[in-house]
Amino acid sequence: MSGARVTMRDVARAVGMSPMTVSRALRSDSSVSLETRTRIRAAADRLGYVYDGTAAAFRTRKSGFVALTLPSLNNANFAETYRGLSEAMAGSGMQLLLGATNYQVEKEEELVRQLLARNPEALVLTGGHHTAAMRDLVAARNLPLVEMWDLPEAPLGHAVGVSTEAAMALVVAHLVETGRRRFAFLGASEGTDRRGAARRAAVEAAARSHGLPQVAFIDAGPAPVSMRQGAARVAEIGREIADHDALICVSDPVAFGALSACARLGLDVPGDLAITGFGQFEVAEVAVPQITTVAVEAHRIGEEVAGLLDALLAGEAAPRRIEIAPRLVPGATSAQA
Amino acid sequence: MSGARVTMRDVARAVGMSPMTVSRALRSDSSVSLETRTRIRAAADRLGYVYDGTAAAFRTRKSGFVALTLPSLNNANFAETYRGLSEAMAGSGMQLLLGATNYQVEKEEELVRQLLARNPEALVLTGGHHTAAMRDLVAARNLPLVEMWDLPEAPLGHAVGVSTEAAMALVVAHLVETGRRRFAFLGASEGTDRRGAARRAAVEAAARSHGLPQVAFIDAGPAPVSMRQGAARVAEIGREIADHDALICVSDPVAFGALSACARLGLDVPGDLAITGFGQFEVAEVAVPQITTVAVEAHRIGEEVAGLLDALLAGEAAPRRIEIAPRLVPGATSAQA
DNA sequence: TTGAAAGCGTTACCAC
DNA sequence: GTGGTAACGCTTTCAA
Repeated sequence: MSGARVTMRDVARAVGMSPMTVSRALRSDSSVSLETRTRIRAAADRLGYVYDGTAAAFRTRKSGFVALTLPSLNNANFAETYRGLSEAMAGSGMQLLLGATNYQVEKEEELVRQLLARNPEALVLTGGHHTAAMRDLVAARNLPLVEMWDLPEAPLGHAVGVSTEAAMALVVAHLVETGRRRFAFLGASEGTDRRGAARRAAVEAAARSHGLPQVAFIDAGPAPVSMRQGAARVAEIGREIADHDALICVSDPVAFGALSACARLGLDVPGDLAITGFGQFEVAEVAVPQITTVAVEAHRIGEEVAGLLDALLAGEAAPRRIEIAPRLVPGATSAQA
Repeated sequence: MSGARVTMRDVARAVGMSPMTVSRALRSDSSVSLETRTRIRAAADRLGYVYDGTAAAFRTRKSGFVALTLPSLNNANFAETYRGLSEAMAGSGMQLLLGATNYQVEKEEELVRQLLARNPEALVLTGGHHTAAMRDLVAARNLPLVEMWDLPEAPLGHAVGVSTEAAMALVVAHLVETGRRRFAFLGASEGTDRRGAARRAAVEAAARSHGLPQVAFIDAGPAPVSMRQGAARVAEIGREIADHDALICVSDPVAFGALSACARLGLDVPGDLAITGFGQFEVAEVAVPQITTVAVEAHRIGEEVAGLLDALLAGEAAPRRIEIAPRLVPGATSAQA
């Protein structure tokens, strides 16, 4: 192996043509005669030429990257959205550049800065809440931008997501139909989880519209909250948790934690207390009793984002807002009281 | 906002210095006076400057990428390893380029091909089983290579992982101590899950060494198998599942599925049947009864890989094999019979 | 401690 | 069909 790398210039010299023609030939540009193309190809192979994608990305300012931030990988829904997105983008020649924010907007800002350094051709963010600096950063780039999962009031660009109001209204209506009135919401501490706070606000609004009493808030600690926190908080409260007749949990894992704690307390679910979750995680279906939840087509969110990106990268610009309808999945944890 | 991007040249003009000094300042080169550095940093922020990694990669011929494959994102352990790795690499200036194989070696090969086009400076693979073409691919590149989670007999490069034999020996010994003898292993169909097959083989070997009868194999269907498959398979078998006295599951989610199915069948766990899982997933701790499992320090695997990469990128070459010790976490599903 | 010059390998844009 | 020229934004190198 000689040290110096083989470039288009070397191939050009070998065939007595210009680098420009080599560039065209290797990209199968039909304006180069077929004979020249085959000769160039042969020479390239003979010399062991390897195309330099970095140089091309530098020159064309097209990286072939789509940057993506997710709050966490360890979440069946986000993981499924990632899968949907990457599957749908497989044929496009684009690659996903992923970063995890750990549910922190400051971390998101830092991450976006790093991701932008790779010149992505589009940016996909989870959620609709960001730091001001991050908004400036992406505004300056004028990149195709998609926010997903949430449906922000004023999206930065395009949006694909679920209406939190619609989703929680389904839950509240269902609980009212099955005879509950005294609701509590179990979620992360105030100010640590925007998505959770939005769900809580939506529950409160729905409860008001049904003429129900004030919904109690049960603080499961700083986000992210999951099974462990849900279980611990309910265990701490003890049997008094059944002073409420419905416990609306911010997510299925939290609901499962609450359900387990109830089992340990000897409380009957749904007899003493109804429990609901959010997100149709596998644990909701497999738990005994099966947990009432709201299904969100996570995979489809990814697919829709991919379709949108396709259009955006092809030059389309009209802002779009794609709403994914949530669906109630009634389980045994909220069976008729 | 105008489309023209802000470069080091613009920052330099703003502070009345040369682009070269800006370059040095932004890399925290100590040869630039602290005062100049802070002034330059401030100007960069003010102008919304974003570093162009593509240009730097082009110039230095170093991509700043570490390529990484994971079987799936929707797995608490792999997600945690990713976190450990990315946190530990945060200061290094390297970026992770992630791909998911969906537990298929063919998909892994395709993915690695795509990842290599980005000229990563190192490659991290999950597992020790790969296609021949993939092995050739990486051998030709002569890249620093780390296989993690498994500890292959003949690693392609370096390895950081857990001894499956050691892990499953803990489980078997524990079940023997608590009085069980008639074991069954619940996992994915033959040939669809290497890691699972290795666990099963290790269970069989450990059982033999304890002089136990043959371990029955219960097929939960093609990989990946999780809660749903575990529950469905046990439900299908029905109360006869208790002809065994211990059900060793390939993972905690599968074990949780089995546990739920037992609850529905009216079987007492651990009275009629002991159940164990693998991986210390959150569900194992929160389930009622708590599921006996094996803890693997997933986060630490990521950290160790990061440390190894550091050394490798600094030029170290001696093949290394880092073994992470598994730990038994006894739960109520295998309490004394 | 700072700066000037020279490229890295490719492709856009014009010529011919 | 083909070629010449000029960048893209950064860092290496050498000089001050």
